[in-house]
Amino acid sequence: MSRQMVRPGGRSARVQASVHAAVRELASEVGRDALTVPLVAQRAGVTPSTIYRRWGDLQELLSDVAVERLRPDTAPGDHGALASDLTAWAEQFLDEMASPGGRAYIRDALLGDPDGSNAGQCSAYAADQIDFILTRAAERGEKTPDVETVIDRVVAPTMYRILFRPDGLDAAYARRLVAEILGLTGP
Amino acid sequence: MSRQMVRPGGRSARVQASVHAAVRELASEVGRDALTVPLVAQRAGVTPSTIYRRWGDLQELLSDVAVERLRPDTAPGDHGALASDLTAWAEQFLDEMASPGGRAYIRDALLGDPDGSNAGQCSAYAADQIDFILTRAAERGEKTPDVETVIDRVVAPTMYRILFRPDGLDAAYARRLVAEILGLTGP
DNA sequence: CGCCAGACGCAATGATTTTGCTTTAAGGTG
DNA sequence: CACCTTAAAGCAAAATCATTGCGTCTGGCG
Repeated sequence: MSRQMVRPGGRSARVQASVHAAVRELASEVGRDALTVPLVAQRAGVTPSTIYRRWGDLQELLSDVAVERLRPDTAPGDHGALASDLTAWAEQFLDEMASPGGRAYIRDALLGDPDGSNAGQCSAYAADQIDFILTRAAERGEKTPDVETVIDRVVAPTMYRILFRPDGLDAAYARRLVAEILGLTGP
Repeated sequence: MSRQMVRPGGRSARVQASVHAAVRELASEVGRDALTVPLVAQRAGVTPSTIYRRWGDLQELLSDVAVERLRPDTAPGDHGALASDLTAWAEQFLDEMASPGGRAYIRDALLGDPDGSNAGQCSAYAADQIDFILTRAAERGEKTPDVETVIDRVVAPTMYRILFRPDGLDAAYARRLVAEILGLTGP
């Protein structure tokens, strides 16, 4: 489980915010690979032992930060039809996740995550977005696949290729995945 | 790139074998999380600096060992028909990969792998196995999907769920994925 | 056989991680 | 509102780990 359930508003929350901010700042200043716990601690105005005690090690801290950054900040756009909604979402998803930064976040999220809860959280984000799109389509009266199917047929192939075969990924691939799944469910 | 291209038979090869063996032994004795470079070095009869110089850090070493262990050691079995060959392979794949040990290896392989070549290697192993099955089926005269399709529709969903949603995975899931893809390609 | 290049061992150095103890601050209680 | 309890943070010492320069050895090649 993530270390998110700290008392909100207290000193713990300030420390967490400060440490997270320090990670993000330093990652963009000196590069993700140059991060160390003492470095982050110094920037955050905190002692290293605080970080070690709260997060265990650098990987778990990075995993925490990564999950936070992988949380979608906007609801999927409304293009009037399931096909265009899902296509647009899949293209954006691929685009964000396949970028160097996105891939680093995914790896970090998977990495310092002994019990898999951070990874589960990432998956839940995607599932929520898809559910939102599908529910909206259903309210329009469109026939829709279910969330699990979209995850298996769109999200999973995308993530698999990002992680295991980073070459030759483009928006056309995402479009093709969506077209194939809708072709099955459609008319 | 993996450190496999050492001169075979020389001292380098002995060191590599010894270090790999030490990692496997210690992983099962003290647990994967308790591994440290000095510990491995001691068991392997090697100085830590040797490991640091050859592998860089513990993660890259673990990644190396993981890829080696993820290499299939046997060709996919012949059950006389594409459907049964692919189903059996998918069930075994899921079974091996979803086990606690398998998941740890996958994560290690993804982890210490700055350029993605180890992960690519893992994917290539699966692709080879699938290609073998499909080619055999084609020689029997069966109509087959192509390798990329099987990866997208069987391997990717399996791996995605292993990494991101480890719950509720069983052989039936693998069978369903295979049934769905063959239903599409078949009569 | 002797040379060369690469790989290893050794040891010193510097950085990180861990740990015991103390101090602080948040939240609850009388 | 003052007090008490407890979780979390600070501090500092000790242990462990990572890095690096240099000398030695192994194995391959002319």
